Amino acid sequence: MTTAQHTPKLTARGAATRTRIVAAAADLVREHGAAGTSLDDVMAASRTSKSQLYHYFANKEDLLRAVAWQQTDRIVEAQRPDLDQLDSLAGLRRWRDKFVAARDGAQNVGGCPLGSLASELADGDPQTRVVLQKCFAAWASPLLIGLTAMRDQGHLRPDADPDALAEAIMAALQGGLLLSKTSRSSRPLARALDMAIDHVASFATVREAPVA
Amino acid sequence: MTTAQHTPKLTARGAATRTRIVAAAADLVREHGAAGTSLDDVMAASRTSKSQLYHYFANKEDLLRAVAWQQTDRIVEAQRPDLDQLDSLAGLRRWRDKFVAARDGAQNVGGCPLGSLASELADGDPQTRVVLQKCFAAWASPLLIGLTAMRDQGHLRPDADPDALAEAIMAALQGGLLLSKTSRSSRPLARALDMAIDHVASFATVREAPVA
DNA sequence: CGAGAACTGGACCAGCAAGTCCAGTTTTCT
DNA sequence: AGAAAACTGGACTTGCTGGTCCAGTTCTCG
Repeated sequence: MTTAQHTPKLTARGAATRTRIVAAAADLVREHGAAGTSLDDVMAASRTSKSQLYHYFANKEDLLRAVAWQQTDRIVEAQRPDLDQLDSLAGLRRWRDKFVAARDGAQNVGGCPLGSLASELADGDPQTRVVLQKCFAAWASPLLIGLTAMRDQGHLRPDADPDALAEAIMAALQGGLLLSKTSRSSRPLARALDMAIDHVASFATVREAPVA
Repeated sequence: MTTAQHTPKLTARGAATRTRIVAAAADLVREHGAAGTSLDDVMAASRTSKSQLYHYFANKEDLLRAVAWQQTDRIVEAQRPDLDQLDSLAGLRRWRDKFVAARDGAQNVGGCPLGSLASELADGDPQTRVVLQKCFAAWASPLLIGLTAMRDQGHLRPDADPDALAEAIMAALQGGLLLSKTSRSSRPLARALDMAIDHVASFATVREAPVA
């Protein structure tokens, strides 16, 4: 996807430095949250100085917007190729399984890097809120594409609304991740995603038994 | 519910002060988040001093735990009596409608006071995590009761798992609130809750048309 | 009534936060 | 080459943070 946005005039070295900053900040923010990450931390982790931070970003909020894009890129990247094969119930279930397994692999510590960021920043700067919104949309895009394909190929009834389905799945995903992080168990996430996929299945033209 | 926990020896005045502190802190945290609320802010809003804060609470984290209980109490209280009549699909839909309307009434600003707190604190102090977990359980309890009643009365098939259903609904709720807060629209919340209720309906013994 | 506990006020501290500033180096481009 | 622009280092400022401390007041209860 390469979700870059503003690039005044970057030399190779400058680009590398900027990348280094964003990568380090993304790691720290994922682990400690936006408020819990200081610019000094970012400096140390990226081996840069204050002036470099302020050379590439207007302020902390600006850096956090870049981090949001970065987290989105990472998420989408990590879920390929499954994310590109969400055009069948089997594909959805495969994706679900991988997702749940990945959370278990991380001991269900830390929720969604993007969801946490949204929870923390969506009520602040409007500019940031819009970025977060676009990040969610970017993530949901493959879902939307898959569902639309399913409907167009006649696997879903014509009255199925891919947009509504994708949004509901994302909600189940985010809520499931939040509860999973709180209870340190993948169960809420698994149940939420099962519900969401069953919901899609309820629009299928070919009946089949639910997962449960 | 009255979810109090530790009370060493409180006089009437002391209890009043403590209550004042928690109420003020809850307001501030709902609006600015836990990290965005300083003890000085709490002091000013509750007309107390540092020594009072530290007289009633061991530290900030301790105060935040009290705030979590308080938010839970407020949420549950605000949703009565609908929360006590979740023993039918009609009851669930009534609750859904009120909830969505309330979010619209608040211009969809600010997510779930409990959800935001969980997102921010669940990865920190384990003691706090457990409190958050219990808060979610307390909130979900009426849901669980209603669903269990529905099954016991034969309105849901015997293989319906009230616990799983309640958890999935809570996930949809939290995820819907997060996306709604990010997009400043109640649509994601509405879609998520519709999905969740349709999911419950899919276990109903008496068939009926879905909402959509 | 009187002693001890509950309660209160606010000065104070050490550390850390974001953001500013300037002097110096490296790269680019003509 | 040489000027402009991109880039870097880090000291410094200002304000706020959670937390400590102590001196004083009010309440409870035998």
